[in-house]
Amino acid sequence: MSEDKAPEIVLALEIDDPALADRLAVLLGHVDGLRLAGPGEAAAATIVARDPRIIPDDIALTQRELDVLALMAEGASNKMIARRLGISVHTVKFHVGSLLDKLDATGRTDAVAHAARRGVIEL
Amino acid sequence: MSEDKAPEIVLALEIDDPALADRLAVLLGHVDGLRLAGPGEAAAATIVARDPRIIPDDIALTQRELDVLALMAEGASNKMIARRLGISVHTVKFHVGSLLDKLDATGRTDAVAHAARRGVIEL
DNA sequence: CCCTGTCCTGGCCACCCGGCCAGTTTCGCA
DNA sequence: TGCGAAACTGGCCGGGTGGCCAGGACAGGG
Repeated sequence: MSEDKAPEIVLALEIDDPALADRLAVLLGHVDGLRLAGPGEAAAATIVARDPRIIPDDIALTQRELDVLALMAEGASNKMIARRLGISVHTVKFHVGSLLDKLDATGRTDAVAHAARRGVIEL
Repeated sequence: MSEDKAPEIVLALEIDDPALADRLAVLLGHVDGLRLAGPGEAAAATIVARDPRIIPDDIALTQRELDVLALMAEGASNKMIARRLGISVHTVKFHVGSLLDKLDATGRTDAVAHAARRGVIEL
């Protein structure tokens, strides 16, 4: 393989948080094969991070509910979720019920759609 | 759990080009202080690269399938979809079956998630 | 003309889902 | 120390879901 082809990946940064932007710039600056884009330069990919303060969209979901929600978004059935998390199907259904209630959804499909719309999960 | 002064930065990848995604994953995997997000995990930042040439990844869906898909994304049951479209529940299930097949999904929730990921529908 | 694709409908059936009831433990907070 | 929240488990059951079978109507292209 020839290394002279396109060894460098150009990355652009669109980070609201200055501290995060700085840390990322420092970390990525050491990586061979990576380069940060200059002003106006076209990049192969862009690192984006919205300011957390702009997204106060926190529906109060517990950690376990987030686990279940993530697996639901993967299309997993209650049985699969139970197996993956090492808990019983009943417990999964319990968490799903809480999710439906908190997300104001009528079913698991609706719950995933609502969560994605509100930015709780990333599809 | 060890509590370091500088916590890991969780990065998510949204790269259309598999080759680019792979190179980035390999490069970033070796960086101290960086970690790639798992499925559905909230990330501090997201690396985005949308390849316009790959976006026309039009899965050949018929108009009726798009109708059903849109209502599925609203969380509607087969019965509701049937009533809304003025067709029978059996026909809805037929279209849902085609959707599951074309979208390579295991269920209606997975189908909606896949469709949203591929940009077929907008949540 | 026939053949293909889309759309539509019906029945049957195993399984899954969501809601209801009940209980346990652990943990943090007032 | 009591009390609530979170996590977990069980049974039960009506209705929803998805896979399978079958069929018909209708338009467009070889």
